[in-house]
Amino acid sequence: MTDAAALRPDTRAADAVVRELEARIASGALPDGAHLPPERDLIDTYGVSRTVVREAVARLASRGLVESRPRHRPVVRRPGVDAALAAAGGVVGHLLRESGGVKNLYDTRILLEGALVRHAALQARKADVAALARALAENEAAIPDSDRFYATDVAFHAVLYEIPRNPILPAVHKAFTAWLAEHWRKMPRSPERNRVNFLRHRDILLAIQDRDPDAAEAALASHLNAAWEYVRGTFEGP
Amino acid sequence: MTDAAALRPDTRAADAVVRELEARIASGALPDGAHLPPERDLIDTYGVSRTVVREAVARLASRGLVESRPRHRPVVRRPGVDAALAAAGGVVGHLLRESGGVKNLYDTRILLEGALVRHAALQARKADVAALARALAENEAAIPDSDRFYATDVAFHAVLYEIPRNPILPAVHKAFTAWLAEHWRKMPRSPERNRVNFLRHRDILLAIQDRDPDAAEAALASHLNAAWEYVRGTFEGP
DNA sequence: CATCGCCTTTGGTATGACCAAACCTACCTT
DNA sequence: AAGGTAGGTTTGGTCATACCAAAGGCGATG
Repeated sequence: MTDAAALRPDTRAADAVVRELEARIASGALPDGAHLPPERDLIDTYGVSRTVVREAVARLASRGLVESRPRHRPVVRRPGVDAALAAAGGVVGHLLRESGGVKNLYDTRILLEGALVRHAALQARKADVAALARALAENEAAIPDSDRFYATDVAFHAVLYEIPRNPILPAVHKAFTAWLAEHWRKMPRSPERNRVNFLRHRDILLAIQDRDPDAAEAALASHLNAAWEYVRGTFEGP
Repeated sequence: MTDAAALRPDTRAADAVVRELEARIASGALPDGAHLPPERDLIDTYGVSRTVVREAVARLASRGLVESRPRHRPVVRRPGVDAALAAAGGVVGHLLRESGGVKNLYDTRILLEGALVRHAALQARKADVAALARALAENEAAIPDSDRFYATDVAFHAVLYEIPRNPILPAVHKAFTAWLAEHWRKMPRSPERNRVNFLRHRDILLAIQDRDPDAAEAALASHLNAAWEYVRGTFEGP
C-alpha cells in the first residue's frame, strides 16, 4: 500500500499518510471535532509502521489540522485562520526575542490598525458604532480595575478588527495580542493611566462617528505610540 | 487560542529535547547553517531514545528552526519572518480552498497595502521614490512580455513593502504573492491589460511623489479592485 | 442510582535491527 | 599531481516488538 508514495519523489512514507489524512479531513470523512482513529488502526489501514503513523500525526498537529494533547486521541480541527496564525506563533516567539522584534511587530500592528480605523470611519455601520460605544462604556467602567481594564482595552480594539467582516482580521488581532501580551503585562498600570487610554479610545470613536478618517487614524496612532513609549523600556535601551 | 494545552506541563520527553535544542540554537551554540548533530549523538547527549530524538527534530523542522531534507542532516535555520509565514502556509492552502477564502485574503492585502501607499506618500525618502521609479520603468519595459510583466508587477509592489524598513512587511508580501500566485496565473494576460496595470502603477507613484496619501490610496484600491474583478470568475460566482 | 475500582485501550517511550542514500577515504588512472 | 572511482562507513528512514502509564469503559457494589 505504500506503493502510492513510490510514484512521487516523496522519499518519506509519512508524507503519503499525511496527504491521505489531509484528504479525509478536507472531504469531511473525518469531520471537525471527531478524533483520529487509533494509531494502531492507521497502521494497518495504510500498511505502514507505527513510527510513520506517529510522524504523520505529528505533522498534522504542527499544521493545526489536528489537536493532540499528550495522552489523548488527536482531535480533528478543520483549519481556521487561528490555526494558521497559531502555527506561525512558535517562530514568532523567537523573533520577539531578537532586537527590535517587538518594535517591528508593534509597528506592523499600528500600520494595520491605522488602516482599520480609517476603514471604520468611512464604512462603519450603525451597529458597528454601537458595538464600539458599548466596548468603550465597558472600558470606562473598568478604569479602576487595571486587569479588567486591560481586557476591555483589548476588546475595544477587537471591535475595530471585526468591522470589515473579514474573518482574517479578528484572528490577526488575537495573534497580535497573544504575542505582545507577555510584554504588555510588564507595563506599569494605574487608574490614571487607564483613564488616559480610555480618553484616547473615546477620541477614536468620536472621530469614527464624525466620519473623519484622518482624525481617527491620528488618534489611533497617538494612542498606540504613547503606549509604546510606555513599555519600550521593558526590552531595549533609549 | 490553542495554547490552552500550554497550561499543562509537558509530559512529553520530546518537548524537553526540543527546548534544549531550541536553546542551543538561540544561544548560537548551533549557528545558522550548521547541521544538527547526528541523531545517534543526540541520543546519548540527552539520554533518550532515538524515537524521542526524531520526534524532537521533526517538531523543530515543523517550526522552521531546522530544515530537514529527506536523507540529509538537518540544517539549523535561525528563525526569520519568512519561517513564521511559511509555517502558516500549510493551513492557508486549505483556507484558500474554502468559499470566500481568496477574497478574504485579497481584501486583507488591499487593506494593508492601502496603508502602505499612504505611508509611502507621507514618509518615502528620495531613495524610496527612486526605487519605485526604477521598478516602474522595468514594469513598463516588460509590457510586451506577460510573464516578465508579472514579475516586475510583483517587484513594484514589493518596493512598497520595503519602504517602512520593517522586515515583517516584505515577508508578508512574499507570503501574499506566494499564496495568491496560483490563482493569479489563471488570469488572462495580454499586453493591453499589462499596459492598463502599468498605468495604475504610474498613478500610484505619481501620487506618492505628490505626497498625496488620499490619491495614492485611491489609485491603489482602484488598481487592486480592478485586478480582483479580473480574476474573480476563476473561483466563485457573483 | 451514584460511586468506586478493575481491565482494556491507547498514546509515549525504549530497543534493536535493517536498508538505502549520502558521505568519506583511500586507491587507481591518466 | 590532478582527477575520478570503488569500497567502506556514517546517517537518516523505516520496521517490529515490548513495556509503561494515563484515559476511558465496564461492571460490581453500597
